[in-house]
Amino acid sequence: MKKLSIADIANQLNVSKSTVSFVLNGRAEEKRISKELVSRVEKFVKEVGYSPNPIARGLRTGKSHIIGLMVESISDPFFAQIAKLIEDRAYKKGYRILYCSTDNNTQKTRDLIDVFRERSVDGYIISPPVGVEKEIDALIKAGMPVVLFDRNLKELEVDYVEIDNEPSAFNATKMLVDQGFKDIAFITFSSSQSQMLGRLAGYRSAMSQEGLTDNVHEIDYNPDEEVMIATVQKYLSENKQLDAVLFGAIQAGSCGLKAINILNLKVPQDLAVVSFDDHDIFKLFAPPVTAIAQPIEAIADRVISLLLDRLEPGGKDAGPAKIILETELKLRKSHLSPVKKTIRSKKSG
Amino acid sequence: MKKLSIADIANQLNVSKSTVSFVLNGRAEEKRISKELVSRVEKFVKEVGYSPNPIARGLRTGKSHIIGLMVESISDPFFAQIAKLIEDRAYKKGYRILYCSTDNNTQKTRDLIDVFRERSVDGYIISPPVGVEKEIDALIKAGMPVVLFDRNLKELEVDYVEIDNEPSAFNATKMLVDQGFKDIAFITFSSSQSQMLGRLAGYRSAMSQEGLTDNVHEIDYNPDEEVMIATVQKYLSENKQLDAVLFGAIQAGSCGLKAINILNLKVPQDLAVVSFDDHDIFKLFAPPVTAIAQPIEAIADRVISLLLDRLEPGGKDAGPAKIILETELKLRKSHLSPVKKTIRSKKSG
DNA sequence: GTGAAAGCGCTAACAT
DNA sequence: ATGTTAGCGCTTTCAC
Repeated sequence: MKKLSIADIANQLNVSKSTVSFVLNGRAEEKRISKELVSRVEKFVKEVGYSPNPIARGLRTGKSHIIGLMVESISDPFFAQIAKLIEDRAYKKGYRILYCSTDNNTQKTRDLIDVFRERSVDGYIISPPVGVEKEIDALIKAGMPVVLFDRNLKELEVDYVEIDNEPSAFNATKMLVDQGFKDIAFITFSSSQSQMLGRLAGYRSAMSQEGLTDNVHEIDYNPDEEVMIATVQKYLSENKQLDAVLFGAIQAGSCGLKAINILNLKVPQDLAVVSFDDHDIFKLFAPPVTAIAQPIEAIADRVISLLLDRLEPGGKDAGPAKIILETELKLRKSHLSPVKKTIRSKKSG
Repeated sequence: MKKLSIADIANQLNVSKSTVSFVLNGRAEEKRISKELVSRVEKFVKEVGYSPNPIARGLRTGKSHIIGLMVESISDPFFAQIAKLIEDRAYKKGYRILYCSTDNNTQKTRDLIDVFRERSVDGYIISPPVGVEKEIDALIKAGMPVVLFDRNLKELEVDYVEIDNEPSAFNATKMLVDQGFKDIAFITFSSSQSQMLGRLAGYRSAMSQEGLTDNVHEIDYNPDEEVMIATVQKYLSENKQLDAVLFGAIQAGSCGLKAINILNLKVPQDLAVVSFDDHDIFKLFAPPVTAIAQPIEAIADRVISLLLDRLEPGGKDAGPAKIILETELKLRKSHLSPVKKTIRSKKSG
């Protein structure tokens, strides 16, 4: 059973291909095709279950109805969740998702952009590594809809949605200070991405404003988690004066908690903990870890809305939307001052 | 700057399109095109950065160099990790991934298969919901490479890779019995998928073999996690005789641990715990949770290898590969008999 | 050894 | 109002 083509439909209906095409593309009215013919075509098409070949259509129109999604790694729970939410919305609008992980590799990302362009994806959703400014700029200049998220590329006139990294880190640090902690470390993955720079800046400005000296420990990414845990462990044992730590992202938090367990440190008595991102590991840790939660649904929602807007024929052509969403500090127990805790009832938190 | 076509290349080189095409497709030798011409073409193509339009190529050849990946939900960490590993291998071979989440919805999955077929993906990787046997069979009959994983569809002659669910559940249950537990519950999401049926069967047969009565609690999926946690909580409080529980999957385990925390149950003193799947939440829980770990890398590796094999021109045409991988029981502390624990030193586990 | 030309399935400009 | 036809960019048969 060979797949039907538009020619088959036209033949069997004794009309021309263009007539069928117009009907199928909702241009019947515009082309003043009789109601009667329209419904005859529609009925037949439905009957035989014909649907146009998207590849042929794509070749002709240059449109693919595919959205290219590029994230650091699809295995990262944050990106995986975003991907699912984006997929759901896109699917309902008839768009499919082609995804690729950048692994934060600039060259790979450049190649990926090429791949996507060759396949003429209709729009791009990207959490970019640094260094692809030129390529993304070219995309935008060429009129392609592009939405960046999680981090942005400064000086690029492009839609993006991110969170208020600096104030979030600032407030969390400040909160730790208010709890009475003084030797607060910031442990994070080394990165020059905008979101990480923002978090670091927020931490630093809170510390300096309080007249405290900062302690930053950067973890180099290593495929073997054990070695990353070991470096945190080493840092923690060599800096026993530390009474609190802010983790810059979930991966850092995850390594950190494992190191803390290995060192048998009591949280928050020996070391108070707050981490960026929220996740089950923080909810289930004992004690539950106070976390700076990103509004995942809102991020995904804004990203896909922005893209869909630009994709629509009458799409808005306004200047780039720069959306900054707020995080929520989920107060649990890992940030509580041991002193205050004693004063308060045991039910506190 | 318009994109170059093969015609442009041919014109500028003063040769015909077919010559260029042959060179590009490695058929120069076969067509006895002079070495000299070949290198002239190759050099020029590289110089101007030309690469063939995959859409046009796809229209002509029916091949897309795209693999369709359908999982229950890309946001599920298990599937997200598999997706990443599959992507890496596929990417190196020049294949891209189009993904879609089935949400375990049979009708959606049927539609998805149609979508993928229309886009002429070259191969399918599917963790199928029940009820799509017919569609998948049609795919195979049509000669499409298909690999199923995580669950299989009985009576289908298709490649699949799964784990030894029944023995895994059997052994874990048995181990709990050996630790001295008698009232062991099996808490899982209600499902008629093969992997879940296998786990249930393994648990049941271990219990009956020991002359113990089984206690199965099925959680109905609900988008609001709170309500799922509440049902587990209710079940646990209404069955205080329970001294151990085996969770059928990570989602069940995650809900379960939260319920356990709310009820303030001590693990394993009040309730011993073992869960299918392994994850950071189990490593970081206090005490660390004994888990039945799936060999994620091996699963992804076998899946993509199987597909790539069938995709290769001289690909093997053997009968369906039915691959069953072993799980690893990660012994931590949540399964330990409180009695034995007292006898042993505190360092046990 | 190389080139001309057909055709994959579709859309859309142009006729009528 | 509807039909004819020229491509979109590529592969591949067939002729030279």
